[in-house]
Amino acid sequence: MPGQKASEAARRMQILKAAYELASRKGLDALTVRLVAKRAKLSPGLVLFHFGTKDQLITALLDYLIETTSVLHVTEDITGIPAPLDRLLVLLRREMNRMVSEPRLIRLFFDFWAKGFTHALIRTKMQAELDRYREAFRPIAHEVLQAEPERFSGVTPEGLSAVAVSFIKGCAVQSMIDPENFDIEEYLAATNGLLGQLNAQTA
Amino acid sequence: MPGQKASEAARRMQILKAAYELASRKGLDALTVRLVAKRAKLSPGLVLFHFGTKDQLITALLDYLIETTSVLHVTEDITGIPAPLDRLLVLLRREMNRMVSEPRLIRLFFDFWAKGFTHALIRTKMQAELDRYREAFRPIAHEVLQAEPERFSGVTPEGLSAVAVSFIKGCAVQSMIDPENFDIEEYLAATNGLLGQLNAQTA
DNA sequence: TGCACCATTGAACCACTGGTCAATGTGAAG
DNA sequence: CTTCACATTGACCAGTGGTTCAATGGTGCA
Repeated sequence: MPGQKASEAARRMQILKAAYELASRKGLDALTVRLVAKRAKLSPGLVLFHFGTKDQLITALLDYLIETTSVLHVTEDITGIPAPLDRLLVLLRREMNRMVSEPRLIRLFFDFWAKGFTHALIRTKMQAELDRYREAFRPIAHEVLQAEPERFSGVTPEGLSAVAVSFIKGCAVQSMIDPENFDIEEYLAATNGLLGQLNAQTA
Repeated sequence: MPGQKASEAARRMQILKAAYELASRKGLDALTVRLVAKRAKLSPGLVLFHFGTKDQLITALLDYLIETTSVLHVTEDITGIPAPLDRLLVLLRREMNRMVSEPRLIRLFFDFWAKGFTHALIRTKMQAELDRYREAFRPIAHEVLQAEPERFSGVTPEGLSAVAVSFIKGCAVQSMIDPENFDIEEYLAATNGLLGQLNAQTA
């Protein structure tokens, strides 16, 4: 029975949510127009009516993910920490916790990365997202370098933030592949060692 | 014209190579029995005759990748380096170079990781591979900890090697997504800073 | 109230995929 | 040379997925 009209935006969101549920659980490959429609309790035709094509649906899903996911939140409790190196470490810890606490989200990003290899538009969007993420680290990296210039001679803020991002992405990979053996505390202990002795920090 | 017989092993290898060519370029999703057959200049039926099912072909491809790819080669020129921390850094550099020089291979591993999320057997194999890789780092990590016990207090060899692996995987992600902006030298400079001042090393 | 627009439906279309299998020719053994 | 096991072929089948579209009936406006 055709009916049950809804606003454009609401319908799109309803479909996107269904797509997210599916993709984050079963992977991007398992995403079919029919399954999305079923999950959203709509007809398959309607999904394409609103998104045009499956490919555009996937692109829209990525956009949705990127805006939804708070990219990197540097809150006051972090900016309040006196020592720059401490700040960086606390931030690292928080981001690692986020990775582990939202495995499905990370998993989906993973799929998008892989798809980006062959899909130009997705690749562009992922690169932009990565740039933003790295950029968010730069101020803190800059402060770290200023605090200990002799230690990090020749290191640029860009380089240091890139390494931080790299480390976090690596943790994401590790935690996804081997969740049981992934121990954040051990990671942070080792990181502490790498970054030098620091005061004990909580949360 | 049915003919052109070949030995079991040779045929399997011929098919696997074709599968690798395809998968590493176009992704695992793009791998179809027909395409593999076409690339290997064989009939589709023969592919399944030798591998039973597409899934087994993919599994065999992963096995092939894992044995082929020299997991982690700690050569003499590395064991000859006196300072343990230097050794670790040189090893990191080599592995990062490997990541960047074989993007297609890394890309394929990436696909397998993603697939492992839903495919139990693949996940198991990937975990085992990851364990081996991490294990290869452990001796050096152990030496590093022995050399500077006070600096890495509370850090286990397992933890340190896990972090090293994590870092490399992170670099792999970064280099895959954004190859142009990926600068190994800058990375290593920052890593140097993180690990403390070290003598300049080459290669 | 009636009308016209359009969101909505679901069946149908078509391309393609994994898998099966009877037919076929090749190479080696006797 | 004959024979026979079997690697090899390609047509075929059933299933699936993206996409199209004629039909339908709410919904808001006149």
